[in-house]
Amino acid sequence: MLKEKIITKRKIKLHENDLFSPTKTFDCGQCFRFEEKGDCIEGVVGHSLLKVPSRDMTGEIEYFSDENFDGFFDADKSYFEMNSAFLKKGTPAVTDAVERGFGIRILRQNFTEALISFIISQNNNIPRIKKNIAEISRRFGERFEAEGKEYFAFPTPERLLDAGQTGLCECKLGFRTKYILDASIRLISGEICEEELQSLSVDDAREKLKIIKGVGNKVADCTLLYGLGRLECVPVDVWMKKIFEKYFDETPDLGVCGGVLQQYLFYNERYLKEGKK
DNA sequence: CCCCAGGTCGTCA
DNA sequence: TGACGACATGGG
Repeated sequence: MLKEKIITKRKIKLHENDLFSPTKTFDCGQCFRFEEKGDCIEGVVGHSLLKVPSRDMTGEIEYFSDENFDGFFDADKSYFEMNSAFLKKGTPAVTDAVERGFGIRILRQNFTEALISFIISQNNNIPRIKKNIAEISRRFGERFEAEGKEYFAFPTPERLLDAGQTGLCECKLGFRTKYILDASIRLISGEICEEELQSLSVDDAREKLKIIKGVGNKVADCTLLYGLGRLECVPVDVWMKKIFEKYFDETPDLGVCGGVLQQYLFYNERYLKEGKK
Protein backbone atom coordinates (compact mmCIF):
# COMPACT_ATOMS: atom_id res chain seq x y z
CA MET A 1 0.00 0.00 0.00
CA LEU A 2 1.42 3.37 -1.01
CA LYS A 3 1.50 6.09 1.55
CA GLU A 4 0.05 9.27 0.18
CA LYS A 5 2.73 11.92 -0.12
CA ILE A 6 1.52 15.39 0.61
CA ILE A 7 3.68 18.14 -0.86
CA THR A 8 3.51 21.20 1.33
CA LYS A 9 5.21 24.56 1.40
CA ARG A 10 7.89 24.80 4.06
CA LYS A 11 10.23 27.47 5.35
CA ILE A 12 13.53 27.37 7.18
CA LYS A 13 15.03 30.34 8.91
CA LEU A 14 18.56 31.27 7.92
CA HIS A 15 20.91 33.53 9.81
CA GLU A 16 20.14 37.16 9.27
CA ASN A 17 21.93 38.45 6.13
CA ASP A 18 22.35 34.94 4.78
CA LEU A 19 21.50 34.47 1.14
CA PHE A 20 20.28 31.35 -0.61
CA SER A 21 20.57 31.21 -4.38
CA PRO A 22 18.90 28.05 -5.71
CA THR A 23 20.23 28.56 -9.22
CA LYS A 24 23.83 28.81 -8.02
CA THR A 25 23.48 26.12 -5.37
CA PHE A 26 22.03 23.50 -7.69
CA ASP A 27 24.22 24.39 -10.66
CA CYS A 28 27.63 24.63 -9.04
CA GLY A 29 28.61 21.02 -9.65
CA GLN A 30 27.94 19.62 -6.19
CA CYS A 31 24.78 17.69 -7.11
CA PHE A 32 23.52 16.01 -10.25
CA ARG A 33 19.82 15.32 -9.84
CA PHE A 34 18.25 18.78 -10.00
CA GLU A 35 16.74 20.53 -13.01
CA GLU A 36 14.91 23.77 -13.71
CA LYS A 37 11.22 23.12 -14.24
CA GLY A 38 9.25 26.27 -14.87
CA ASP A 39 9.81 28.70 -12.01
CA CYS A 40 11.21 25.99 -9.72
CA ILE A 41 14.26 23.80 -9.48
CA GLU A 42 13.31 20.27 -8.62
CA GLY A 43 14.98 16.99 -7.84
CA VAL A 44 14.83 13.84 -5.78
CA VAL A 45 16.28 13.72 -2.29
CA GLY A 46 15.95 10.42 -0.47
CA HIS A 47 12.46 9.16 -1.31
CA SER A 48 10.96 12.58 -1.83
CA LEU A 49 10.51 15.20 -4.47
CA LEU A 50 12.04 18.52 -3.47
CA LYS A 51 11.01 21.71 -5.27
CA VAL A 52 12.59 25.09 -4.67
CA PRO A 53 11.51 28.35 -6.28
CA SER A 54 14.35 29.59 -8.49
CA ARG A 55 14.47 33.12 -7.08
CA ASP A 56 17.15 34.11 -4.59
CA MET A 57 16.06 34.28 -0.96
CA THR A 58 17.43 36.19 2.02
CA GLY A 59 17.07 35.19 5.65
CA GLU A 60 15.03 32.09 4.87
CA ILE A 61 14.62 29.20 2.49
CA GLU A 62 11.25 28.32 1.04
CA TYR A 63 10.70 24.92 -0.50
CA PHE A 64 8.04 22.36 -1.32
CA SER A 65 8.18 18.74 -0.22
CA ASP A 66 6.43 16.08 1.81
CA GLU A 67 9.47 15.92 4.09
CA ASN A 68 11.43 18.26 6.28
CA PHE A 69 14.75 19.11 4.60
CA ASP A 70 16.14 21.65 7.04
CA GLY A 71 19.34 19.65 7.48
CA PHE A 72 19.84 19.25 3.75
CA PHE A 73 20.27 22.99 3.25
CA ASP A 74 22.89 23.40 5.97
CA ALA A 75 20.63 26.08 7.38
CA ASP A 76 22.18 26.51 10.80
CA LYS A 77 25.51 27.75 9.47
CA SER A 78 26.08 31.38 8.69
CA TYR A 79 27.60 31.61 5.23
CA PHE A 80 27.61 35.37 5.64
CA GLU A 81 30.09 35.03 8.51
CA MET A 82 32.14 32.49 6.59
CA ASN A 83 32.38 34.96 3.72
CA SER A 84 33.64 37.68 6.04
CA ALA A 85 36.44 35.34 7.07
CA PHE A 86 37.25 34.54 3.44
CA LEU A 87 37.33 38.22 2.49
CA LYS A 88 39.95 38.87 5.16
CA LYS A 89 42.34 36.80 3.07
CA GLY A 90 42.03 39.76 0.77
CA THR A 91 43.38 38.41 -2.49
CA PRO A 92 41.44 39.68 -5.51
CA ALA A 93 40.72 36.14 -6.69
CA VAL A 94 39.11 35.25 -3.36
CA THR A 95 37.10 38.48 -3.26
CA ASP A 96 35.77 37.93 -6.78
CA ALA A 97 34.85 34.33 -6.05
CA VAL A 98 33.09 35.16 -2.78
CA GLU A 99 31.09 37.94 -4.39
CA ARG A 100 30.15 35.78 -7.35
CA GLY A 101 29.44 32.69 -5.26
CA PHE A 102 27.48 34.18 -2.38
CA GLY A 103 24.20 32.31 -2.19
CA ILE A 104 25.74 28.90 -2.78
CA ARG A 105 25.26 26.54 0.13
CA ILE A 106 26.97 23.19 0.46
CA LEU A 107 24.14 20.67 0.43
CA ARG A 108 24.24 17.92 3.01
CA GLN A 109 23.62 15.05 0.63
CA ASN A 110 23.14 11.36 1.20
CA PHE A 111 26.46 9.65 1.85
CA THR A 112 26.03 6.68 -0.50
CA GLU A 113 24.66 8.87 -3.26
CA ALA A 114 27.57 11.29 -2.98
CA LEU A 115 30.12 8.48 -3.03
CA ILE A 116 28.66 6.69 -6.05
CA SER A 117 27.92 9.94 -7.90
CA PHE A 118 31.48 11.18 -7.63
CA ILE A 119 32.87 7.79 -8.61
CA ILE A 120 30.78 8.23 -11.76
CA SER A 121 32.09 11.78 -12.20
CA GLN A 122 35.67 10.69 -12.86
CA ASN A 123 36.94 11.39 -16.38
CA ASN A 124 33.37 12.30 -17.29
CA ASN A 125 31.45 15.47 -18.11
CA ILE A 126 28.54 16.93 -16.19
CA PRO A 127 25.74 16.30 -18.70
CA ARG A 128 26.78 12.67 -19.02
CA ILE A 129 27.23 12.28 -15.26
CA LYS A 130 23.63 13.44 -14.86
CA LYS A 131 22.45 10.99 -17.51
CA ASN A 132 24.31 8.09 -15.90
CA ILE A 133 22.85 8.86 -12.47
CA ALA A 134 19.33 9.33 -13.83
CA GLU A 135 19.62 5.99 -15.58
CA ILE A 136 20.82 3.93 -12.60
CA SER A 137 18.12 5.56 -10.50
CA ARG A 138 15.41 4.85 -13.05
CA ARG A 139 16.49 1.25 -13.44
CA PHE A 140 17.53 0.29 -9.93
CA GLY A 141 16.10 2.91 -7.58
CA GLU A 142 12.82 2.67 -5.70
CA ARG A 143 9.95 4.20 -7.61
CA PHE A 144 7.57 6.66 -6.01
CA GLU A 145 4.97 9.13 -7.14
CA ALA A 146 4.62 12.81 -6.42
CA GLU A 147 2.20 15.25 -7.95
CA GLY A 148 1.00 12.52 -10.30
CA LYS A 149 4.42 11.82 -11.80
CA GLU A 150 6.90 9.05 -11.17
CA TYR A 151 10.30 9.55 -9.63
CA PHE A 152 13.10 7.26 -8.52
CA ALA A 153 15.18 7.27 -5.38
CA PHE A 154 18.93 6.79 -5.72
CA PRO A 155 19.59 3.03 -5.66
CA THR A 156 20.88 1.32 -2.53
CA PRO A 157 24.22 -0.56 -2.59
CA GLU A 158 22.22 -3.80 -2.46
CA ARG A 159 20.31 -2.94 -5.61
CA LEU A 160 23.48 -1.81 -7.37
CA LEU A 161 25.18 -5.08 -6.51
CA ASP A 162 22.10 -6.97 -7.77
CA ALA A 163 22.31 -5.02 -11.00
CA GLY A 164 25.81 -6.44 -11.48
CA GLN A 165 28.17 -5.98 -14.39
CA THR A 166 25.41 -6.54 -16.89
CA GLY A 167 22.85 -4.11 -15.46
CA LEU A 168 25.33 -1.34 -14.79
CA CYS A 169 27.09 -1.65 -18.14
CA GLU A 170 23.71 -1.17 -19.80
CA CYS A 171 23.67 2.24 -18.11
CA LYS A 172 26.83 3.11 -20.09
CA LEU A 173 28.98 3.50 -16.99
CA GLY A 174 31.95 1.99 -18.78
CA PHE A 175 35.02 1.28 -16.67
CA ARG A 176 33.29 2.84 -13.64
CA THR A 177 31.06 -0.22 -13.32
CA LYS A 178 33.67 -2.24 -11.44
CA TYR A 179 34.30 0.67 -9.10
CA ILE A 180 30.61 0.99 -8.24
CA LEU A 181 30.41 -2.72 -7.53
CA ASP A 182 33.48 -2.57 -5.31
CA ALA A 183 32.01 0.36 -3.39
CA SER A 184 28.67 -1.44 -3.02
CA ILE A 185 30.31 -4.56 -1.62
CA ARG A 186 32.25 -2.57 0.97
CA LEU A 187 29.21 -0.56 1.97
CA ILE A 188 27.08 -3.66 2.39
CA SER A 189 29.72 -5.47 4.45
CA GLY A 190 30.08 -2.45 6.70
CA GLU A 191 33.78 -2.08 5.91
CA ILE A 192 32.93 1.42 4.74
CA CYS A 193 30.45 2.94 7.15
CA GLU A 194 29.16 6.48 7.37
CA GLU A 195 29.08 6.57 11.18
CA GLU A 196 32.65 5.35 11.47
CA LEU A 197 33.91 7.83 8.88
CA GLN A 198 32.18 10.62 10.76
CA SER A 199 34.10 9.68 13.90
CA LEU A 200 37.47 9.75 12.13
CA SER A 201 39.71 12.69 11.35
CA VAL A 202 39.41 13.95 7.79
CA ASP A 203 42.79 12.47 6.89
CA ASP A 204 41.91 9.05 8.29
CA ALA A 205 38.46 9.13 6.70
CA ARG A 206 39.99 9.99 3.33
CA GLU A 207 42.41 7.06 3.53
CA LYS A 208 39.58 4.75 4.53
CA LEU A 209 37.48 5.81 1.54
CA LYS A 210 40.46 5.30 -0.76
CA ILE A 211 40.32 1.58 0.02
CA ILE A 212 37.50 1.52 -2.52
CA LYS A 213 38.72 0.89 -6.07
CA GLY A 214 38.16 3.99 -8.17
CA VAL A 215 38.27 6.32 -5.18
CA GLY A 216 41.27 8.63 -5.05
CA ASN A 217 41.83 11.92 -3.25
CA LYS A 218 39.35 13.89 -5.31
CA VAL A 219 36.40 11.49 -5.09
CA ALA A 220 37.13 10.91 -1.39
CA ASP A 221 37.15 14.64 -0.67
CA CYS A 222 33.93 15.18 -2.61
CA THR A 223 32.31 12.41 -0.58
CA LEU A 224 33.53 13.95 2.66
CA LEU A 225 32.45 17.45 1.69
CA TYR A 226 29.08 16.77 0.08
CA GLY A 227 28.12 13.49 1.71
CA LEU A 228 29.43 13.95 5.23
CA GLY A 229 29.32 17.70 5.68
CA ARG A 230 33.08 18.05 6.20
CA LEU A 231 33.41 21.66 5.09
CA GLU A 232 37.18 21.67 5.59
CA CYS A 233 37.66 19.29 2.65
CA VAL A 234 38.88 20.85 -0.57
CA PRO A 235 38.47 18.54 -3.57
CA VAL A 236 41.22 19.35 -6.05
CA ASP A 237 40.28 18.53 -9.64
CA VAL A 238 41.63 19.85 -12.93
CA TRP A 239 39.70 23.08 -12.45
CA MET A 240 41.03 23.75 -8.98
CA LYS A 241 44.56 22.96 -10.12
CA LYS A 242 44.24 25.56 -12.86
CA ILE A 243 42.73 28.07 -10.44
CA PHE A 244 45.58 27.60 -7.98
CA GLU A 245 48.16 28.08 -10.71
CA LYS A 246 46.40 31.06 -12.20
CA TYR A 247 45.64 33.10 -9.07
CA PHE A 248 48.05 31.93 -6.35
CA ASP A 249 51.81 31.77 -6.02
CA GLU A 250 51.65 28.46 -4.22
CA THR A 251 48.90 26.01 -3.31
CA PRO A 252 46.82 27.94 -0.77
CA ASP A 253 45.37 26.65 2.49
CA LEU A 254 41.71 27.59 2.19
CA GLY A 255 41.06 27.25 5.92
CA VAL A 256 38.49 25.52 8.13
CA CYS A 257 35.63 26.05 5.68
CA GLY A 258 37.86 25.62 2.65
CA GLY A 259 35.31 23.44 0.92
CA VAL A 260 32.94 26.39 0.68
CA LEU A 261 35.59 28.71 -0.69
CA GLN A 262 36.63 25.99 -3.12
CA GLN A 263 33.03 25.90 -4.34
CA TYR A 264 33.01 29.66 -4.85
CA LEU A 265 36.29 29.56 -6.77
CA PHE A 266 35.05 26.68 -8.92
CA TYR A 267 31.72 28.37 -9.62
CA ASN A 268 33.36 31.67 -10.46
CA GLU A 269 35.83 30.10 -12.85
CA ARG A 270 33.11 28.20 -14.68
CA TYR A 271 31.09 31.40 -14.80
CA LEU A 272 33.98 33.31 -16.32
CA LYS A 273 34.58 30.61 -18.88
CA GLU A 274 31.01 29.97 -19.94
CA GLY A 275 29.79 33.50 -19.39
CA LYS A 276 26.67 32.28 -17.71
CA LYS A 277 24.57 33.77 -14.99
C1' DC B 1 39.65 10.90 -36.58
C1' DC B 2 40.97 14.04 -33.32
C1' DC B 3 40.36 15.87 -28.34
C1' DC B 4 38.25 16.30 -23.95
C1' DA B 5 35.41 15.34 -19.76
C1' DG B 6 34.96 17.83 -11.54
C1' DG B 7 40.27 10.85 -12.10
C1' DT B 8 42.22 6.65 -10.87
C1' DC B 9 44.74 2.44 -11.67
C1' DG B 10 48.63 -0.31 -12.92
C1' DT B 11 53.21 -0.24 -14.30
C1' DC B 12 57.88 1.07 -14.68
C1' DA B 13 61.84 3.79 -13.50
C1' DT C 1 57.62 9.32 -5.14
C1' DG C 2 56.63 10.58 -10.05
C1' DA C 3 55.56 10.12 -14.92
C1' DC C 4 52.52 8.03 -18.34
C1' DG C 5 49.09 5.44 -20.93
C1' DA C 6 44.69 3.00 -20.50
C1' DC C 7 40.12 3.15 -19.44
C1' DA C 8 34.13 3.43 -21.71
C1' DT C 9 31.32 6.60 -23.63
C1' DG C 10 29.53 10.54 -26.05
C1' DG C 11 29.79 15.33 -27.71
C1' DG C 12 32.28 18.96 -30.26
